[in-house]
Amino acid sequence: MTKTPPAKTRATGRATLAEVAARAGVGAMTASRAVNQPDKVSPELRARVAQAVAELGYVPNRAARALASARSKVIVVLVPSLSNLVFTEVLSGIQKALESDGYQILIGNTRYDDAEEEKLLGTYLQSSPDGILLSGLKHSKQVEQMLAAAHVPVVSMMDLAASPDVFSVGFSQELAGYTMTRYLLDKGRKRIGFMGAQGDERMLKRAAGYRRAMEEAGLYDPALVTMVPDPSTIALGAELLGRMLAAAPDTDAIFCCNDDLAHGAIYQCQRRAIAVPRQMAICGFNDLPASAWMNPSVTTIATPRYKVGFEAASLLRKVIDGESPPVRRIDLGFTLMARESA
Amino acid sequence: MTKTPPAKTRATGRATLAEVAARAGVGAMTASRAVNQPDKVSPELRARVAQAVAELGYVPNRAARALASARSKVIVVLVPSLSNLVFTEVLSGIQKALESDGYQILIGNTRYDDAEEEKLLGTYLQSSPDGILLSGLKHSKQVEQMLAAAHVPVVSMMDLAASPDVFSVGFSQELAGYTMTRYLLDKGRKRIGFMGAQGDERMLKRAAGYRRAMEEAGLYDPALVTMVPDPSTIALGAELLGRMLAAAPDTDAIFCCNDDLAHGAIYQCQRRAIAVPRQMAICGFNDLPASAWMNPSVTTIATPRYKVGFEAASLLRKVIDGESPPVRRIDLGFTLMARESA
DNA sequence: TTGTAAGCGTTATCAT
DNA sequence: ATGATAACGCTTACAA
Repeated sequence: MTKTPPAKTRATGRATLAEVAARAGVGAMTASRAVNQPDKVSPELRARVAQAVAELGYVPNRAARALASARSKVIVVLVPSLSNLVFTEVLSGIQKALESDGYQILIGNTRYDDAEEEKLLGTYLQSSPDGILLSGLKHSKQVEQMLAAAHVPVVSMMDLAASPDVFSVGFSQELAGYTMTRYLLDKGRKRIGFMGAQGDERMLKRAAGYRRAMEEAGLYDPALVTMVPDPSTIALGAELLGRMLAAAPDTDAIFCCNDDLAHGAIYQCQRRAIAVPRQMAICGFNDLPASAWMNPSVTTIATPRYKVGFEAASLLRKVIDGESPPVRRIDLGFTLMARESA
Repeated sequence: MTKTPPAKTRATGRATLAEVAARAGVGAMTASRAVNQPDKVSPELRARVAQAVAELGYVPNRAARALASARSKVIVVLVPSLSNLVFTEVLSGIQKALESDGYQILIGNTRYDDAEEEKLLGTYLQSSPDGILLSGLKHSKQVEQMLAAAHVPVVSMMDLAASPDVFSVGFSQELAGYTMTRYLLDKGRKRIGFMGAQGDERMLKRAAGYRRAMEEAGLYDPALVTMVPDPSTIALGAELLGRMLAAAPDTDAIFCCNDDLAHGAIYQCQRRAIAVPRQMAICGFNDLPASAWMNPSVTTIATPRYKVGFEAASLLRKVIDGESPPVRRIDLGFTLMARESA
């Protein structure tokens, strides 16, 4: 009683290029060219091959192609989250930039975790990617080593590299944090709190921008800063508002490191009958769709994430194709959206 | 002046299994086994191979493995959207179920578009997936054909198949729509509107459930139904509220086919000073995080999407492994979350 | 423009 | 338990 049926050497069962070639009465190479570089084959043979392909339902085998050509046409993309619209929009931009060239995108969700990133990279490196897109600039030693050993072009997204040798596409997270804080200061707020979560690189840089602005104004006070490592959610924003007020009851504004936190903080203010923005100005970061629609609408920083993805992928493609792009660091900027909440 | 440097036959530059074997002083097959089935190799040789692997920084070549073994260890997942938390959570469940077995997940975003789905499937089939996870039950003829020709196990997610032969994991969208409408009826609402967008399969089934409940109550009225093909967003919800009231000013409740629409409708009510739920009850579908936190909080249907992903992937794995699961259709149910908005 | 031969890195198969 | 050999399906390199 055998479990596996004694199929001989049926392999994949799919038609192969050799079979297509045989059916079309041409050599294997001609069939290959007819499929991949139609211009290099005479119209007549091209048609014959096309017909054989159709009749046999031929589907190219990527593994074989990759093995023979040493080009996988695979791009690995590592993002810290998929539940965050920010990164799904980055992905959209990447897809758009790459869709025309037969690239296959391998998406890895690192969950803001270094160990996970290492694991994913290790796995994905087995697919011999032609290029890699990373979120952020800071990575573990392990990851840096793997990247160096892999000899694969890498472009970093969302932030700007300090070194001009590194490929990076994004905007200055620090400057964005500074800008938002200045806005609040210019509105006359004094006791401006910073609410951060997730403890990731970008949040820390926004916090650094906040601190710089506050120190310049002579108003920096550690009691105003609430940072936790938990994933940022609406629920957490609601909770942190409570902690914030407990630590510094005279807080008159809060810069939330992202919109989820800001939404939660605002909902919580509503429940506690704290008027926003009169008693408490609240602003966020990223400009999620809800921010424009909530009541009150939310002041926030709009970030060009679709474009980040698109430009990063475009840049990567150039590097893969052997071009030496003159600009290795692309600043896409950001926009402060002044609305009702602050 | 050649563009490509005249590198001889450098291929990938990566260490190969043969090199590992040579360094360890064993045959290629032993090295292969030491890597993949350590138990089948003597401890001594296993250690020697392990050391060689470490020294050479050996990374297995998936393409070669797939080609030689006729098993790609690739699972294709097609979802209609990535910007919708529903599907990213489905993905999380899938990842969780598959992470331990070296599977690689190829994610395709069909954007609720048949042509896009065909294109993606065609591309991904080139990777010889061992299995496929699809969203929904309804697919174009093209897609059905490709699937049939590919001879690859398929599991459908999010809805329940009519035929017991089809593998499906989810819950009854129709029943969920019916249940929510009954809830509104039981609350005494008479002029209950249905607001739908995206024109996809699941929305239509929820609408069917709505209609069944309304007809049973003798209250069905086409004027109460607003359906548009546009992607559902908060902004659209706000707009559709206006259309709804224009078409049927006496509407006293709205069943929105998803939470985004519901949120938009509620925000718009707030702007128009329409009291929710007193003048207008509004409910959604999916239970996004904001629904529990908004003011008013939103009555909605909580759906087990993480579990759908997990169970679907688990089922698929069983099928791939040649088991014949007794249950081909798994109903994970749903939960009505009664909150403030309706 | 077309075809031939060789090999990409790995594993299945069958010996030993 | 270990290893030699032959594929896997395709493309590169070179000839014709």
